[in-house]
Amino acid sequence: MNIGDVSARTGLPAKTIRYYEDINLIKPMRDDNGYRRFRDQDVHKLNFLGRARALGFTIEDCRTLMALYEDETRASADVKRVARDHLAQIEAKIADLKAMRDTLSHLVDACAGDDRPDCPILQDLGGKS
Amino acid sequence: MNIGDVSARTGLPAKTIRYYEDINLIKPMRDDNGYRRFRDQDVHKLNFLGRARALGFTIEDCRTLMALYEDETRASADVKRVARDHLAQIEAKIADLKAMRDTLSHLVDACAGDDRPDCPILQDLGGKS
DNA sequence: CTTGACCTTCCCGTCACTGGAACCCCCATT
DNA sequence: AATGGGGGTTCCAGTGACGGGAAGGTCAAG
Repeated sequence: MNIGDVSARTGLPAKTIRYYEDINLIKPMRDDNGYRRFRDQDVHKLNFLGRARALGFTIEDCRTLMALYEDETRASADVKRVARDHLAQIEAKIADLKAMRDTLSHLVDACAGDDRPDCPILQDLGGKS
Repeated sequence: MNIGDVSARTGLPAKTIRYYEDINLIKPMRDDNGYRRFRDQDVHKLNFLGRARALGFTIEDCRTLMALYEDETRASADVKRVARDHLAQIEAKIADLKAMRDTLSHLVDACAGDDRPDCPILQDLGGKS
């Protein structure tokens, strides 16, 4: 399979697939003409990577998870730790965003949104005292 | 005031303050020795920027909001639109993260986390069929 | 006079790609 | 045989919002 087919199958842009090869996440073969030739195992890896990225794992996490995936002697505790740490980051991020949202939605609600200049949003940003 | 004092007062790193000058968000004076000299109005702007950034506004949004802040003839509707759009982005981001969190927390709960290799997290990432 | 804290500019690195240029390859049509 | 178009390739630059660190100038204190 050429990169275009793989892109269609995995949903990953060709650019992304080349990038993943660049950083040694995958190692596709090469045809005589220099084209990348992907085997089923490469496609499988790319699907794995796509799903892990969709769950927000960093590339380095993906590298770790892939290594564990391919290591038959892994301990599930190692996988769980990576996932739990990432989950904690996501929870923290959600909390940050919720705090922003709460403040912002109060301000937006308080703003008349007409053609007059008075604006509680700017008052708040300006120090509101 | 020199940059160090301003950094202490605003809580912004000196690097960030220099960066904001670089991209023309602030225009501090210069002393004869080349040091930046900050007036109260600069500090006020930096506090404004710090608060806007803390609410997650992009630098370009901050530039827009600053311009509106300084425009006495602004319409609050313009401010409100910027804030409402940003709020929508935050809501979207929260929704994305919640979806990740839900999937991930299920997987983490399902994983034994012991020294055996069986792991529902990797099964899911690998296509789980 | 020297030390050390502060300031300056400049350049590279972050993260995970994306866009674009310049070029090669293969198949089909004229 | 030439041409056109749709693949593919590499390499370089840019994204956002800074942070790290080098190399060097400035200033007050001891």
